[in-house]
Amino acid sequence: MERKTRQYQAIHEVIAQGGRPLLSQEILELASKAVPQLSLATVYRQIKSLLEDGSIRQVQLPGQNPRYEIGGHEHDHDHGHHHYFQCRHCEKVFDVPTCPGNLDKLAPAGFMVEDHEIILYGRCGECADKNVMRKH
Amino acid sequence: MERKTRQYQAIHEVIAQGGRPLLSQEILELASKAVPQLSLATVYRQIKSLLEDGSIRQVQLPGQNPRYEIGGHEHDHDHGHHHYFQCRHCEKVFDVPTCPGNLDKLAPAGFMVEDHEIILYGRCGECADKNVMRKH
DNA sequence: ATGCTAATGATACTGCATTATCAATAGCAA
DNA sequence: TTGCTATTGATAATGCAGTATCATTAGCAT
Repeated sequence: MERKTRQYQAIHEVIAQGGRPLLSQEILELASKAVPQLSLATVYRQIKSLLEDGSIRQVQLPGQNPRYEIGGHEHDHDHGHHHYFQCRHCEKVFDVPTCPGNLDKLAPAGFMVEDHEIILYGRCGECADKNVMRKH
Repeated sequence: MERKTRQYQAIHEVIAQGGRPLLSQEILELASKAVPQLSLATVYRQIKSLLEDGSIRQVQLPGQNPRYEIGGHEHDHDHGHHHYFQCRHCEKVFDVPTCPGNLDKLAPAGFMVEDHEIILYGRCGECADKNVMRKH
């Protein structure tokens, strides 16, 4: 992929402006606004090459399809190290820029902790008020 | 599933004694020691019914097939709430009985945190010493 | 403006985990 | 021990995310 096609621009734009990790399906839907006839095959092709050149990174949540967000693997130290929050109502995933820090002590003795992943679940700002469970 | 077949016993035993979450493949391999001709289809069938009656629980790690360990969903409060450690060398997953506690403050303002999941990655006790990367 | 060829759209195909099918087997109640 | 039928083993089928195919389209260098 070296040509700046409308499809490439639309897909890159959607991921860059998304503000949160997106599923391939979401990328297709959002980018289709700019390129109506956009094919899912093209979305997968662009995701692949964007991953390869480090423009985007893959975000995996347990039991779910991969999502993609802007920013490479951040090889350099902890720069870019962050976590995720998933809303149980709208299912969207958000970045959590903070990190509680070292969790080495959680592991059993003799275990060597090299990295960790934290996923928060709950209600996002938009979904926090609506559809609140009735007291009865 | 109501009959105590040799297959049921072998599969339940393997999960109960495993001490860590096991993949369906691992369950097949381990239970095959007791029931050599054991079929993967039977493993899946037993997993399904053990999940339904709450004897075992499913453990999902990002981008990996589900694992299973003894113990139900632990509906009652935090009883049973714990996390996981995966060894990057032998790929095994271990339970981490401890929990750093409340992580609500990590989420953006307005977000309602209901639960969290922590996964540690590194070297387990057995793999900590062997195959150590040379300094040069 | 033209031509080369990368990229696309539509769709067929692959890989793989899990499920369904069905004849044969084996718990278990009587 | 017998008989009923749940369970099993072997394997075909399914579901689905992602990839390959290929004729057509459209960047972009000239």
